[in-house]
Amino acid sequence: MLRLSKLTDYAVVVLTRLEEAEEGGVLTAPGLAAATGLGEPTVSKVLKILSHAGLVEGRRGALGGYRLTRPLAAMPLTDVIAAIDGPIALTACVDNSIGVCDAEATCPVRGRWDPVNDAIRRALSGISIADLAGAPQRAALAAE
Amino acid sequence: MLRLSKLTDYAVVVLTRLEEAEEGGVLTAPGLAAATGLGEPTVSKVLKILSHAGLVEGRRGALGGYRLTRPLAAMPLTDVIAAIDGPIALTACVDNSIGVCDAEATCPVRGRWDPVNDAIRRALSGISIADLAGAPQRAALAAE
DNA sequence: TGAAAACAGTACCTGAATGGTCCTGATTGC
DNA sequence: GCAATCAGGACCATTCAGGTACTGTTTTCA
Repeated sequence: MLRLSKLTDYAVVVLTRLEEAEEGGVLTAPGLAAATGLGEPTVSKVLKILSHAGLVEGRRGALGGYRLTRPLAAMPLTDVIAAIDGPIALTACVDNSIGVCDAEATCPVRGRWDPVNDAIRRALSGISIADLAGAPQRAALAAE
Repeated sequence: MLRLSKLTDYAVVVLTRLEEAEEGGVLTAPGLAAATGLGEPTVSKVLKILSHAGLVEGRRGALGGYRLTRPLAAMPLTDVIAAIDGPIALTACVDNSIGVCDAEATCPVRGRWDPVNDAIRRALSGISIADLAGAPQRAALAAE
């Protein structure tokens, strides 16, 4: 099913909420949890990961919270996926994983998933988070 | 990590072996297992799935075995992925899964993964199994 | 100066899905 | 009639993602 982790989905939701309330202020993790309907610990986890990746900025203290480091339009989807799910690769058979596959010697497609991974990366790099959240009504937007 | 199931990987391997030995004859599941280095039950499972999807043809009986229904060059990767992993969709938030998400009411990206899924499908539909197995030495083939 | 608020980091537990195996039945050829 | 092979389904174990909790650090305010 080519599944993407739920955390990535949550990340997009949270980022969208952050963008909406981005009027110079910050939003707290509990506040974002309430706004999105997600669990507070989960939202906190997502925000921590995004903060680590530099997509959001966390400010500690009593008046702390999170805010975006860039507008969503300048935030490609690949950045979020890479932050949550790690490097974008369809299978474990990528360049840096030698010895994992037990059929390595006889496998005829060793390293051949690279063009697929590249195609996926290229397809995703053209989509920003703003494209996902921007216009729920404008149905046909990513078809060129 | 955008993981694809191992079965799909195995399927590509098995299909490649089938193509190699496709000189009018058929290959048995144990034979393919020996040729690929994979376990016999696993290979058999993959072949059954592929047969169900119409990508290979199984012939019962003493001289039975499997053979390709189409050349690998005419077999898009999406067909294999769809056969093994089901419909190609990145997340559970697709059109036919209403009610699964508990934050449905407040989720700002509901249904917005569609352009992403479409981009993925388009990227994968241009790649055939032959492209994966065809030329392990010709490194730059999918980069235009 | 102390308390409260909020992020930062880590560890742990649970549940589901994948991966792999096995068994039984149906079909075909010798 | 027997052997070989696919077909179909059920079953179990392992792994990993999802979710939670706890503790520490930093900042603000009374």
